[in-house]
Amino acid sequence: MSRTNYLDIQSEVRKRIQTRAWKPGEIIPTEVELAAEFSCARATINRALRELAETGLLERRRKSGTRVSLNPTRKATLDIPITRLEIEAAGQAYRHKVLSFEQVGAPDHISARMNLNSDGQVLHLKSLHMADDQPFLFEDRWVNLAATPDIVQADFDIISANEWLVQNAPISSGDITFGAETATKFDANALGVPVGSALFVVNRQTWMLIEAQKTTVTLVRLAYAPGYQMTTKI
Amino acid sequence: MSRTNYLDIQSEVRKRIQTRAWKPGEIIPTEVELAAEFSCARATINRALRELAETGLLERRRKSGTRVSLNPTRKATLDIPITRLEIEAAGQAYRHKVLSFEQVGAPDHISARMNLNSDGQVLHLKSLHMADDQPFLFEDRWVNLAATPDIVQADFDIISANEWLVQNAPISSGDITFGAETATKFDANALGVPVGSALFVVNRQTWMLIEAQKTTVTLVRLAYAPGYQMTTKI
DNA sequence: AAGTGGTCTAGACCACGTT
DNA sequence: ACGTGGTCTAGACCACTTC
Repeated sequence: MSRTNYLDIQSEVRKRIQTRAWKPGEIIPTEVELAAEFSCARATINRALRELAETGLLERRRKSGTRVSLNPTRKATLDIPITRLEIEAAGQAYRHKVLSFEQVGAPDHISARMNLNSDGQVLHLKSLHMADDQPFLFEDRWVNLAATPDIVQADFDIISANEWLVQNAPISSGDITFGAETATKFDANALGVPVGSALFVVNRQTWMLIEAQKTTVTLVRLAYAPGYQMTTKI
Repeated sequence: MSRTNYLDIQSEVRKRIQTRAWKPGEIIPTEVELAAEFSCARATINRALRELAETGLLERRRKSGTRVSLNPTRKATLDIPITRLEIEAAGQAYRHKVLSFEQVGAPDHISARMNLNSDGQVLHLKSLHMADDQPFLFEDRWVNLAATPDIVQADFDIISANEWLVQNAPISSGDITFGAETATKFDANALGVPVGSALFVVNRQTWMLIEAQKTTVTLVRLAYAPGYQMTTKI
């Protein structure tokens, strides 16, 4: 291996595991030993192995060394695109329609989940995203006005709430949950499908740090039209 | 910042983006400039920025530099654990039951998807995974015997097919698809739920490189009992 | 106490894309 | 042609874990 680099080393490591030269559960040589074998710097080995460990294939501990995972928990990376871009990437025309829009005091079950003060004001927004004028996604969103007061000036007929938030409140962290639900009357009506259809549903909650406080920015439920699938590679 | 490291730098970069000191779409300083500002090596800046780019927050191009993503496609990392470990991690007792098991010539729709020869032999295996004796997951799997001939010796009453494959055919790459489907008669019967229930369904196809050929190892459909959710953080 | 990975440094050359 | 990120090197010190 004359022109070594960390990708070549990763391939070689994968190959050794696949051919069972290195078996699940076994310790593999140390970084120093591998650097000698591949005639490269330890930093190069480190990067190769560190990334493989991030995908779950290897497990590394100081002092004990690096071993092949016995039960590799595969790490799959999902892209969570902006709906408009997802639709446009499929060559379809994007349109969205605001179904309802109101500023209210947060109802209890929402204010509890968003961890708001009792008088917390929120925007409650329901909208429908369409691809080639077919319903694609029904969105039910709550936005914490204390976190992003500027959002009242946004024109949601032009830019979707998600897109506004992505551009104006970046770097939030959050939870995402994926599941299947049967379409409620509201879902069915918005998406134009029978009540009881199986819908792919994503629930997302995002936070920002405001004065070192983890503050909920938005809570959203996304119900996709039947047939929607998310795809990834491992 | 006396004790700089790449995590501190990442925090600082996130902070500058969040406070809009660096705005979406803008070019940020070069690695050399940031290394001077933080009094650290360029390699440290490189690692900090490279990882932020991997999460979708920054976009980097040679010559043009690094800019804050305008429409950050969020990258979420999903853990795909072995079902047994997932159930045991929830404090429940894992059990699984083989519902059917046969070695057959692959039917056309399967051999096409698996890209098999016309006489390709496959294992067709249906099994039910249970948590505390409640149906948890109904698995319908096809295994390419040409890729993993040893699997015929596995005792699936003891080890699940997935677990056997993970330990004996590691490093496969694959596609994963997530969606919602209504329960078929088979699903409903296996999981003990009404026909038409909304099920979270995962389809997975995995390959191995065999003599430089991308060979399908297994094709599996996983139908989870109603209520199942996948969760991740971003 | 000692071994292993985790990170950093200062410098170098290269690959890619823009100009 | 040239500026930027991508990667590598050789060496160093440190943090964590096991012995």
